[in-house]
Formats: sequence, C-alpha cells, structure tokens
Amino acid sequence: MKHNVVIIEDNIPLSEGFVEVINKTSNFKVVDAYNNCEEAIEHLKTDNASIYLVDIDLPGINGVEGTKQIKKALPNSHIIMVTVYENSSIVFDALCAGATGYLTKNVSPDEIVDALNEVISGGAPMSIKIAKMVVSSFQKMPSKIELSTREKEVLTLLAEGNSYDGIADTLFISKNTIKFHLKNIYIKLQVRSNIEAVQKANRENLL
Amino acid sequence: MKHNVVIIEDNIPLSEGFVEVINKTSNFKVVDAYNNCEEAIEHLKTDNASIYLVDIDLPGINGVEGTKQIKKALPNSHIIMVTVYENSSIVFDALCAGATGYLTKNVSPDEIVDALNEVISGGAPMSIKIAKMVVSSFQKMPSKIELSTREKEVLTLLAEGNSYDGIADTLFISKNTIKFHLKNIYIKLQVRSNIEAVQKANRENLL
DNA sequence: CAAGATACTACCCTTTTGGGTAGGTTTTTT
DNA sequence: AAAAAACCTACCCAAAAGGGTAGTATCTTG
Repeated sequence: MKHNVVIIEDNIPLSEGFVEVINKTSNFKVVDAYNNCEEAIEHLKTDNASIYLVDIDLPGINGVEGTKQIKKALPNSHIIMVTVYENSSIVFDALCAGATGYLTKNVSPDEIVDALNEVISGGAPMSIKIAKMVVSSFQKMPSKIELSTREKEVLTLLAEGNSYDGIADTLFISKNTIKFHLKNIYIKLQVRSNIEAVQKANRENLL
Repeated sequence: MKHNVVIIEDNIPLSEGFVEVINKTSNFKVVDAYNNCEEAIEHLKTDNASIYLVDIDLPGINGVEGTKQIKKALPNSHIIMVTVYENSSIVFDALCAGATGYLTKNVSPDEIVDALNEVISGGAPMSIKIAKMVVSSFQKMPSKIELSTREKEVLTLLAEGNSYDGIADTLFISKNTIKFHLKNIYIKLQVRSNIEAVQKANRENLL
C-alpha cells in the first residue's frame, strides 16, 4: 500500500516537479498539492496523509506555523520542510514546531525520494548543512568562567530548587557560607540574582 | 592530498576492516589505529589527523571522554563516534563532547566512506535512528500547563533577572500583584520557588 | 620561607520573597 | 444575564536572599 503525500508549495513548477517524482515511485503517492497552508489545513482530515512536504515561505500562514497545526491535528504525520532558508533560527523553529526533516530547495529528485523513505523508516532526513547545524547546537562553547568545586556544588543544589538552608544542610556548612559562595558566583557570572546565575550556568554548561 | 584518519577501536577485526576500506579510497588514509584512547591521545600532535573514528566503549578512557580531550587538543579535527549504543543519554553526551558524527556499528563500508566525505564537506553524518533522536530532542512536548498572558509576562520578566519591583514597574502594576501572579504560577507549575518556576518554564517551553 | 592568591567558613543587618487573606474590575463563557 | 476566569490591588508576617565584613586554611610562587 502506498504512503500518501501532501505537498504545500507555492512555487508551481517546483510543486509539479515533486508530484511527478513522487508519483513515479512504487510506494508513495501525492494525494493533493496546495499552494498555501490554509487550504491544506482544511483538508487535513480528508487527505489524512502520512507525509507532508511543506515550503516554509508561504503566503498567509507560513510553513512553521502550518507545521504546528498539522502536527496538532495529525500527530503521527511526518513533515518535511523544503526551503531555501538555512538560517539557524528558522531551522530550529521548524524543528521545534514538529518538522521531522529539513531539506534545502536544491534537492535532486532522488534526494526527495530518499527523504521520504527515510522518514517512513523512522529517520529524520536533513541536508548536510542542516545536520551540521543541529549537531553543532549541542556543542556548547566551553565557557572561560571557572567556578570552584564548592561553588559548583552550591550552584548545582540551588538549580535543583533547594533553599539556602537546604543547601547548607546538604553540604554541612552554614547558610551564611552558602550566601558567601553565591555572592562570588554572582560576581564571576556577572549576574545579580540566583535566577540569572542558574540560567547562565545552565546555558553555559558550568555545572 | 589525502585526509588523515585515525581509528580508535578495540575490536581488532572491525578496526582492520575500517583500515582496509578507508585505505581503498582515493582521498583518505589511515595514519594510525589504536585500541585505546590513551595511546591515541599521546600521539595527537604527531598524528595530527583531520578525522578520528572513535569507538565509545573502550577500556580506560571511554570514547566520550576521549572525544573531549581530542577536541581540546585539536579543535579543528572531526570526530565520528562508531558504537553499538543508541541510548539517548550516551548519544547526547557524545555530541556535547564534540562529536561531529555518530554512526552505529552495523555500518557498511560504503557508509563509512560516505560519512568521511560528508564530514569533510562540512556535514554531520548520523545513522537514521540517531538523526531522528537528535531532531526529536527539539520537539518539546507541548505542556498541558496553561499560563495566562499576564502570568507569562511576569514569568518572562522574572526569567530575565528582574526583581519583583522591576517587573511591577515594567508592567505598571504593583509589586503585590506580581507576588499574587507568582503564587498562582507556582501552583500551576507545582514548584515552590522562582528558580524552579523559571527552570520549568524554560524546559517545558511555556513562555 | 614568606607574600600573595584562592577558597572556605561565619556573623550582622537590610531588602526581597513567599504565603495567607480579602476584596474589586474586566473579560469570557455559558 | 449569570457564572466563571482572569486580572488587579492591598496588607501582614515569616522566611529567604543580598551585601558587607572578617578570620582561617591551603596552595602558589618569588
């Protein structure tokens, strides 16, 4: 049985190219092609496709917002973004919105079909640059800020939601000492409150 | 000119397989193969390879720790983890440690070579399941917790490091009102302090 | 070995938060 | 129009956090 594919793309030649390539395959079939999200969203239930190929830059509801809505209505569908954008915030927005894959528009027909197959087998097709961006996002720059062992302990416990009293009990030192360490941590981290300290530590992976 | 590759793998047959496959290519050459990280790290400077193929499960220093050290000494080198583990925490640890790619051990010779080429062209080769895991990590489950607009404003400002007084000034309401909203936020989020509230909001993407 | 840096501990006092109570307005839903 | 949310205000008191000061231990480094 063939997997149903829906295309949402306002560039007609491109869209027609996709249709042609996909319909040539033995296991995928384009059930509908729209040039905007609104129409596609109206037909979500009737199309009931397993894969949506969505352009990001669409008139009206854009692809990222569309992705959210499609995912909400059809949580088991897979969405592959096809776009010219390799700007990091757009890529991550799309992934957060629920995109399963992210291809750039210079894909070859073969790559489209590969991506569809990869999605069906539980993968997340990405163009090379996107994969690199995604992986790089995990590699937090080692911050030049150096906290002492004790300071890390204090900050870790604070981040876990402990009060100063609780931290003091855990570390067997007085609450005043906790406050002293926190003060120094604030200076090192250049922040003015425990909230900021915890957030900065999280972001910069200091613990 | 060929790219130098170093292999760190304690499974000798597998390691020899890698060497053979890689040395057959026109643009890669294995300069050394070790069965532990310690030896490899000693020879970092002399090997000066552009790509390290590293097993995770090694005696002594494991692959993740080894990756950190290699990256520290040779920040421009690329590290591809090759492992049987698809456990999420290990995968993310490896990526955080600086791995550029992550392959599972059932790779075919072709896939190894593809991965090397992909790395050289600025990519991040991953096996299908890993790519999916990585992409899925961006898709935070929409939390069922609903904060009101005002509550979100208050929490956002709090997360930015503002004091209650500051938030009150910004929103043109009294500090008492801020406290009132915070109280309600704590109940909704089931936390007991501003730090926890901010962290939970960050993690669950409530803002 | 002595001077200096770094880390740790502690106390005092002021400001900020947390939590309870009580009541009023506006907006949305039924 | 009534009911329910959401939002706002104010006050009180107890608890927690912030900031200054100070002494000690340890570890560098000249």
